Amino acid sequence: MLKIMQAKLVTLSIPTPDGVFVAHYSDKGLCGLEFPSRMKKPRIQSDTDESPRRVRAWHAATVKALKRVLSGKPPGRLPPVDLSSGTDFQQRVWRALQDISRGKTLSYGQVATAIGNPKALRAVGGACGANPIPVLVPCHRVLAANQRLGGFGGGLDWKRALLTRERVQWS
DNA sequence: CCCTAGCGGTGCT
DNA sequence: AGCACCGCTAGGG
Repeated sequence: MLKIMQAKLVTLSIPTPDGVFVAHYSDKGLCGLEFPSRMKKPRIQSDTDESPRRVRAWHAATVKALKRVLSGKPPGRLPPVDLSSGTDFQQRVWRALQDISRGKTLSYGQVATAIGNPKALRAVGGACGANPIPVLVPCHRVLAANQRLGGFGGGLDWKRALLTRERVQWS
């Protein structure tokens, strides 16, 4: 019998000019990123000794990549990304999102077509909303048809800000 | 602008 | 199994 064991997560904070993001790491890599929140802070193992050297290396890459994207630049090198929390469908969507480069956008329908399931365009919206690693897995680059903004789980202000910094226009 | 029908994945009962 | 969500879209007032 295969037991599902929740691998221990390491949680580290990322101070930026936009606020303090929070990153989660599994044993496979970066598995979550949270937007800054004014609510109570999660428990952070901020101390360097606490986290394995490997995680610290991943985190350094995350911090760098995040700051670059927040300033409208390409992310550069990413840490390993662990998307295994998602269903097969979600993972296919999230992987497709990773191929949208800075300054480019796709519609929900185009993402659906890209993963070979063109009629699942509505479900693509759901998968984007469930993206565990916003910003670095760039779900903000998915717009509604006819270049309209569409939605954003992290709040539309964030979507507008990220797109603006990438010089993307919408209608 | 509004409405409506059709659509697929997900999570709840 | 059923059912109600949805970050959707195309078509028609």
